[in-house]
Amino acid sequence: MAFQPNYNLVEELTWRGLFHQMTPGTEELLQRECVTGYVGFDPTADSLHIGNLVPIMLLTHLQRAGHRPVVLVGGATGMVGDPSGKKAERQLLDGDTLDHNVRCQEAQLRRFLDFEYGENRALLVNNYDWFKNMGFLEFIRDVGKHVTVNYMLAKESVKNRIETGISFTEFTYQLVQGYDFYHLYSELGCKLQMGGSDQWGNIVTGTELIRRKSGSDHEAYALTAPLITRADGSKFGKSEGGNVWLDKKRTSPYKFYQYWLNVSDEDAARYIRIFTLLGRSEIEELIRAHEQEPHLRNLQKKLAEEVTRMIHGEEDLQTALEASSILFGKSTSAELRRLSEEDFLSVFEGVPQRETGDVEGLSIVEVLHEVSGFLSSNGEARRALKENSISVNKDKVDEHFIFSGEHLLNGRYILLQRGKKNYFILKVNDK
RNA sequence: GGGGAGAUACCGAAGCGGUCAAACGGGGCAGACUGUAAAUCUGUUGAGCAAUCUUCGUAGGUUCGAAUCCUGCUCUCCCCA
Repeated sequence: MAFQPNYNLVEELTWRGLFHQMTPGTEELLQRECVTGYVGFDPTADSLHIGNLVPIMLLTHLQRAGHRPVVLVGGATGMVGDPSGKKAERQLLDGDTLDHNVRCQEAQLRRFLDFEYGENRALLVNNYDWFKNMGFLEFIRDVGKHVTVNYMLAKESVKNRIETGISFTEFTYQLVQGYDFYHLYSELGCKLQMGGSDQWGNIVTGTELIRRKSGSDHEAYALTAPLITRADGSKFGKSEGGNVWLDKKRTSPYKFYQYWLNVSDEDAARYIRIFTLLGRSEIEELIRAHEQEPHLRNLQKKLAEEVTRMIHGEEDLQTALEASSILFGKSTSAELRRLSEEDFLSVFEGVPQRETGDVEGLSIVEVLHEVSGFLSSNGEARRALKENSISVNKDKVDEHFIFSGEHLLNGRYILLQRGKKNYFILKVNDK
């Protein structure tokens, strides 16, 4: 029985804004047979961040279309360092860190695809497994011989570094990644590698290597997604606090939700196609509704909701929603006081906290700086008070405010706030 | 090797013996407006309640007094060879 994809992957990726370029024949291949395709992840940190969501979505769509996704974690490539997009040589990570990062990323990646059922269930591999026993001589004979230095030098990632310098290690990177593709091609029949557009050069080295090592009737394909941008030109995936991570220990579900909720109208319309699996007509309807009533920000809400649910699950989403409504709704001191200790803590999870002794009789200035460390000097505390930007338990306060027992929530917490978005919790211990 | 210019707060950039905690712009933070947006407007942006203290590459010196003058050192840039 002939293979029939569930849908045309290239068309799907194109309308979603996930398609940048591909090698000739890729679309035909995907329409013709069940294709095994892979994406590699670099273990530079012990958590993925939302920038990695793009290649993850590529794999998700690949699987949904009926093809077989392979997730590759770069235990070996991580030891080398990809020069793509880097202005300078990278710091090598030590083995233990790398190992830890690989494990953590594996756990995260396993959640996005179906590894259990069906002909096209996903597979997770680590390139360290096939590189750990390969010797240097073997590598330069079996791999290096097939690629000319001239070819390697022509890559953007290398060219950009010729002036400033590039180590032999990073120069070799493309061969290591290229060999991955060859290995997966021979072992698993993997014919497609996908990735961000910055990976094009590395991927094509792989397709070349396959052609040269296996013969011209052996074809391998490449498909890349565009670089995700933000309408205002700043870098996607960064917030004030740095990267937006998938690990909730690094970026709380609340902050994660907030990141998406705060994207601009223009970005929301693009991101909802890229980062959610909502259907085309539903998305078009949402965008149309949003254009009618942009102030409701239903597009951002839907986007934030969908992505947060996908990454953190329903329960954490609900907490994030609740936290958002308390923090940004017209909530008052009275409402705060109605929260149980448990709810209070979950709403404010991720908000900086400090424990302290009794605060009875202390002035607001002392508490803002010396006691809590929330603001960096007494002068700054006074200034903020003068700006009318400080609230205690959601009530604006002035410079003469003095704490007493009645300001404790649940008998032990004080919620400090500067402006709209900066919170701090003081946990008062019994004396 | 020769000649010149420079190093100022988060960044850029004025200041060139006292009135300089240091103009101005950007950025940050806050307030108003708003859609937890953008744009705009306003305030603020070393510490201290204050007296005052610490800050202008670095180490010394001159002076009643230095970011401002002198000397050594470090670094950066430009021109000539």
